[in-house]
Amino acid sequence: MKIASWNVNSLKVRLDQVVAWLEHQQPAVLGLQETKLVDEKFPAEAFNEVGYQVIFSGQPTYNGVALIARSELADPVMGIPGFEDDQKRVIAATVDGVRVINLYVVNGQEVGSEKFDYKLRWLDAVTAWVEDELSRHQRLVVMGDFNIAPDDRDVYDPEAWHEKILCSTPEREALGRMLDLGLHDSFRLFDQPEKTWSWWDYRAAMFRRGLGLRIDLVLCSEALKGRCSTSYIDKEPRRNERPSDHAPAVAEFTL
DNA sequence: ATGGTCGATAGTCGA
Repeated sequence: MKIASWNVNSLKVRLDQVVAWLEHQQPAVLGLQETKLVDEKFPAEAFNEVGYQVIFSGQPTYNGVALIARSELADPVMGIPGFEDDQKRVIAATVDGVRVINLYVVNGQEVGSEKFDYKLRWLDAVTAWVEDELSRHQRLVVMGDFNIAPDDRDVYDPEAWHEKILCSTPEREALGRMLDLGLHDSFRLFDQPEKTWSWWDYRAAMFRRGLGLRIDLVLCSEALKGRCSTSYIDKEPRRNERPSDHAPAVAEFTL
């Protein structure tokens, strides 16, 4: 079972790329972030035509998440239950017995800002809900654009990014509290090439220069850990014309 | 050099 996460930075612009990637990679589930589409404009038909079902939760201009799957998307949840939030950042469903939670984590802009405080509150709320979901689902994946580089191996220049947004201790500790529920960063279950990134800033030709961060993650529960056969970043779509600034994070499980 | 570039949207904001 191949499961992938991709921040597409506008599904309107990236639709053809996403459909082409689906047809080529044939994942069981793909979670999208930053669709930037209201639900009325979600291109469900384009996915149905290539054999995928969809659920989505969008808003004008910002944020927006979706789950795309070959099989039924059962028991869907949009948003964090009990956490009042206008921003559409969370969507979950059960696919072939695996609970899949897709997150677009708050960016936070700058350490110490109001948006940073919101990021930490949001992470605490989502972690409490993931704990609840774990009590009901042994086989669980939490994936998405986490907007957190787990450690310095995931940063092209750790000194320049020291205690900066995406890398600060409070953010990493918040991610750590989620991992402490019994989740594993699937990427680190395997030997990996050094300097593997999932996001390269559009500015300053960062992709061409090989400078990025790994902030897109697929976490898996204890019951899935031993069934995870591979985990990687598919850098290819970042080479496309008019690419997203993120590449898909992919994990495969033997079920 | 606190910039650089995208996307949504129509002067900026968010990333």
